[in-house]
Amino acid sequence: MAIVRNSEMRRELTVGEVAERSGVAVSTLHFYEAKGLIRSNRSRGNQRRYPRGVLRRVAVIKVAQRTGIPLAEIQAALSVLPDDRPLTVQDWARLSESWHEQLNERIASLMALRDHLTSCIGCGCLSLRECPLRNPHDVLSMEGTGPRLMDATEEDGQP
Amino acid sequence: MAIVRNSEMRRELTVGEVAERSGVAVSTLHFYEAKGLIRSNRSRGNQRRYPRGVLRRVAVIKVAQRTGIPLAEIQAALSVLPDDRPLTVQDWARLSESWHEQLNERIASLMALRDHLTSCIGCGCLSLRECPLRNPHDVLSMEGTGPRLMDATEEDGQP
DNA sequence: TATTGACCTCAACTAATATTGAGGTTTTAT
DNA sequence: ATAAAACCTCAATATTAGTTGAGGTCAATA
Repeated sequence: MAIVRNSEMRRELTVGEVAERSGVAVSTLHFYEAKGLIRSNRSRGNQRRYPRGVLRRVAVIKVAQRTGIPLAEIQAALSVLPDDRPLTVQDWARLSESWHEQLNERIASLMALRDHLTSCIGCGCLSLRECPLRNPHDVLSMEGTGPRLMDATEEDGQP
Repeated sequence: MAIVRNSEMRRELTVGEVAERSGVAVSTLHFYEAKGLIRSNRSRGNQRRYPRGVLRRVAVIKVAQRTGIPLAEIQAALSVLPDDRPLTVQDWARLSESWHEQLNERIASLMALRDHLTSCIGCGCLSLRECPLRNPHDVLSMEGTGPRLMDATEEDGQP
């Protein structure tokens, strides 16, 4: 019956069920709860009972983590979501948009690094001298000013 | 005089000098040494003295870290470099090539994630159902099978 | 109802990547 | 020669993201 199936579908989930369906360990769910990333209701016997929305929430956490965002930031982002009403398209869209920006920045940064690596494979020097990505102070600054190749007879540009 | 400048240039560096010129803390250099990422000679009084090659080595470590490679892996990669002779173009090129691969993989993975995020911003669902990136088990599997939008009246596809 | 599997809390532990501090020594500059 | 700055070792601490275990309780099934 629809009614039975419906109420079955709406049943709150135990921590084990959430763990299995979301692919994270029970201990991780405890941990996330302690960090304020998810919340639970409790059964009469003090066991956790999760509304199904927690599955999406955990999935979002995992996606955000893959973009390199630390849990504290994810927590902060999730904490602005309304607590009192079901979440809307706009709620999730705002979240994913803000992370999309950060993700793009990370990608751009890694691509710059890669391109630099590429352009320097030929000389093997990783361009420590003029590299904008990697030359914090004056590494190799005592070399001559022109570009130069290195071979087995020199190391760090010291003839 | 050239001879004096030369010997001055070739002087081994103290840990403080390396720290300043490479942009990492003295304690980090100690740490890298303990982890086998760099080595030092010692003065009569047991202080570290570094050949200038350490600057390149540290720079390479930092670049590799930015690509997301853990220190242990960097250590392993560096450990195959010859210890007995100055390093050549080929030595560094081999290193950077192997990391270039990994970097490309990371970039590709993040781009896939970003594109997925993008394609799902419209519906706000992050595509938890069919997402190849994020759907470890059967999250939301009790929903109907067709694509659907969510609005404020539903959460996790539960009407 | 009895038992077994799932759950509870709390504390301790892991691993990576360092930083900080205590207590003592070396080097450099005056 | 001496004082200051830099260095040494070793142990402890910090942070992030969890995992493991002890000791005890709850809930579903035979």
